Amino acid sequence: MEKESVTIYDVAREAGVSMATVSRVVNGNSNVKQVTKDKVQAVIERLDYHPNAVARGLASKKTTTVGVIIPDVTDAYFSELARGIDDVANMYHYNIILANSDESGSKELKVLENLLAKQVDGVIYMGNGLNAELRKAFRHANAPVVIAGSVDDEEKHPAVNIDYVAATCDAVNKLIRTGHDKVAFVSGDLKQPINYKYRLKGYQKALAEANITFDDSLIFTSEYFYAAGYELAKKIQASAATAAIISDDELAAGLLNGLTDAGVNVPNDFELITANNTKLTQITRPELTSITQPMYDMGAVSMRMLTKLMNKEQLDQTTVVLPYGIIARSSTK
Amino acid sequence: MEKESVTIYDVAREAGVSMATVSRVVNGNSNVKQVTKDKVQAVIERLDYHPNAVARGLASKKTTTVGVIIPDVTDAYFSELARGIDDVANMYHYNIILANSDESGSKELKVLENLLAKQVDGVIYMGNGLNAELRKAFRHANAPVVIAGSVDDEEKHPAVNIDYVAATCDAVNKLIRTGHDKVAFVSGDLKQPINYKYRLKGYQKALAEANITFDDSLIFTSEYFYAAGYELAKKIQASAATAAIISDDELAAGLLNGLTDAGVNVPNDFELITANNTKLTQITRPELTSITQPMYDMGAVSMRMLTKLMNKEQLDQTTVVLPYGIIARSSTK
DNA sequence: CATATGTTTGCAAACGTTTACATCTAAAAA
DNA sequence: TTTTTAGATGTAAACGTTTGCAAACATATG
Repeated sequence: MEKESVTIYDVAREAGVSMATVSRVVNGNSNVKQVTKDKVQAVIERLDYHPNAVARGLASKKTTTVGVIIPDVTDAYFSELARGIDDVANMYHYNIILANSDESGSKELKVLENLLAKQVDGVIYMGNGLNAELRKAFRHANAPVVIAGSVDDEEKHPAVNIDYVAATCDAVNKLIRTGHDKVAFVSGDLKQPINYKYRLKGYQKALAEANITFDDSLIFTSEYFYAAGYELAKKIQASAATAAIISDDELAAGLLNGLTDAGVNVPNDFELITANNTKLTQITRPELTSITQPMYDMGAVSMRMLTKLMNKEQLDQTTVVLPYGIIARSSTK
Repeated sequence: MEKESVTIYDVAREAGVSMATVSRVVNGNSNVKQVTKDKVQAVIERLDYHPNAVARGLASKKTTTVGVIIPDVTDAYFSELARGIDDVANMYHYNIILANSDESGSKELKVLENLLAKQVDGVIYMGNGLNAELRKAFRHANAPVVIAGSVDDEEKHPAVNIDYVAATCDAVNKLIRTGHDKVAFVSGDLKQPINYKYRLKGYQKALAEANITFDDSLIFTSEYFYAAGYELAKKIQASAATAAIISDDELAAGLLNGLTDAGVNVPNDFELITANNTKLTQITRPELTSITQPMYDMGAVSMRMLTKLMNKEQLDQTTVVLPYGIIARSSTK
C-alpha cells in the first residue's frame, strides 16, 4: 500500500530504450523490432509494470470507460440489462461506471454531468424519463449516448428495445381471445412516453381490433413495487376488470399475491400477464405468464452499438428492435 | 459532440487571473479573496467550465473513484449491497466502477488488476472466494480494500458482515425447538470459508447444544440458482430431513417450489428457513421465513469505512459486525 | 516611517502517458 | 560506390490539472 509505482521511465531505463519505445510495445504498435519488443516485455514483467490509465487517458483523450445510468441496480429488469452491458464492455476492454438515478430527472442530469467530467468515452442511459432537458444534455455531451431497454419517442438517439406497442397488443389480444372484454391496463406513470405512447397504444389497438370500447376506469398506474401491487389488488377487484396486463414484474407479483390472498383464484377468476419475464415470474405461484424481453441481449447490443459510436463507425441502424415473445405460464388459462 | 472543451486556462484568461487561482476557487481553497472568487465563479458559469477529472486525477493522484467487485449484479443479495455502496459513495463524491467477477478466482484477479490500473482510490470486494492469491493481491495493491457482505476468515482485511455462526445457529435452533432433529443444511460450495467455517459451524453448534448427532447425509451443496433448488427438492425428499436451513434465497425459492410441486406441504410437512431476506422471500407462497441481514447498510457501512481508509483515518474497528434477525413467515410453523 | 506579519496571487514544476516529428540505421536500388 | 527508402528508435511537446514556493500586497506594530 505504500510502494512507489513503477513508471514507463523505469522500464525504459532498465531496458535501455526510450519511453516512446516502451509505449509502443505496450500498445502493440507494429513498428518495433522483435528483439527490442522481447527485451522490453521482459523488463515489464520483471518490474511488474502496469500502465497508469489516468495518464493514458489524459494523453490519449480516451479513458476506455463508459458511464451507465441506471434507475436502480436493485431492479431485476435493469440489472439484467446492466449485466449484458458489462459483459460486452469487458469484451472490448471498457469498464463501466455505474450510477443510480432513481429515475429522478435532476439526479439523472447531475449524474450525467458527473460522468462527463470523468471523461467517459460514452454513456448508456437506462430509464424512462427522457425529457427535453436530458435530451439537450445528451446532445451537448462530447460522448455518444445510447438508450438501452427504453424508447426515445422522438427517435433522435440510438436506442435498443423491443416493439412495445406490438408486445402489449399481443398480450392483450391473448386475454381478449380467452373471452375477456374488461382487461385492466396497469403501468407506471402515464407521463412517461413508454407508457402512454407505446404500451397504452398497444392496449388500445388490441381493443379496437376486437371492437371493444375503451374504458378508462380500467386504467391503473402505480409505482413499480411489490407492496404497491399488493395494495392495488383491492382497487382492481373493485373494478369491472377480469384480467390485467401489467408492465412490471414486481408490481405484477404483488398484484397476484394480493388477489390470491383476497380469495381471487388466478387464473380461473382473473388472468394476469406481466411484462419482463424476470426471475420473479417463475417464483410466484401460480407462475406468471409474461411478455419476454431479451434484457441481457438488449444490454449487450446497446453496448456493442456504443463501441461503434465511440470508434466513429457508422451505425447500420440507429434504433435496433429486438424480438419479444410471450411465454404462457399459469396466470393465464 | 464536437465542441472544444474549455480548460482552466480559458477561465483564467477571461477572469484575468492565473490558473492557480482558478484551481483554488474550484477546489474551495480558503485563501482567495471573495471578490476574485466571485469573479472567477462568474466566468466559470459563463463558459460552462467543468474540470477535467482525468487531469485532476493525474495531478492529485486521486481519482475519486472506487472499484467494486461484485459476483453478479443480477443477484438480489449483492445488488442490494451495491446500492448501499453507491449511495454513500455519492454522498462522499465518489463514483463506482462496477465489475462482475462471477466468483471466478481468475476473473477476480484480472478485474482487480484492471481497477488498480485505473487508479481507483479504493476497492470494495464482494464475494466468497477470498483465497491466498487474492489476499496477496489486496496486500500489494496501493489502494485500501474492504470486504462487504462476506468474511475474511483470517481477519486481516477490513470487512463488514453479520455473525454468520450465530445467525445460522439461531435459525437451526428455531427449527429444532419446533421438534425437528433432522435438519438439512443447504449451502453453496463447502470449500468457501463462509460456508464451512461459519454457517456449518453454526449449524453444528445448534445441533451440539441440542444433543443431536451430526449426520452428513443431511448436508447438501448447490449452486445458487432457482433451478438448482428445484432439482434439489428430490434429493432432500429422499433424505431423512424434515426441515432445512438454506443459505441463498433464490435457491430456497426453488427448493420450496420443488417441494410444493412434489406434493410436500410447507410448513406442515417440511419447514424452511432461508438466509438473506431479499424481495423473493415475500413473493413465494408460502412466504419464506428468513434470517434478515441489513444488506443495504452493510454496503453503506463498508463504503463509509473505505472513505476513512482512503483518507488515511484510523478505523475504530477493522471488522464491523452488523445485527441480524430472523423474520418468521409462513415457511415455518 | 520602517518593519513585521499575514493574506492573496502567480510561476512553474510535477503527474505518467501518447504521439507528431526528427533522426538514425541498414538494406535496396541506382 | 552513392543514393533512396523504409523501418526502428528517440526527442520533446502536448494533455489539463494540482501544488510548493516565491512574490506582491495590505495591514498592523513599534
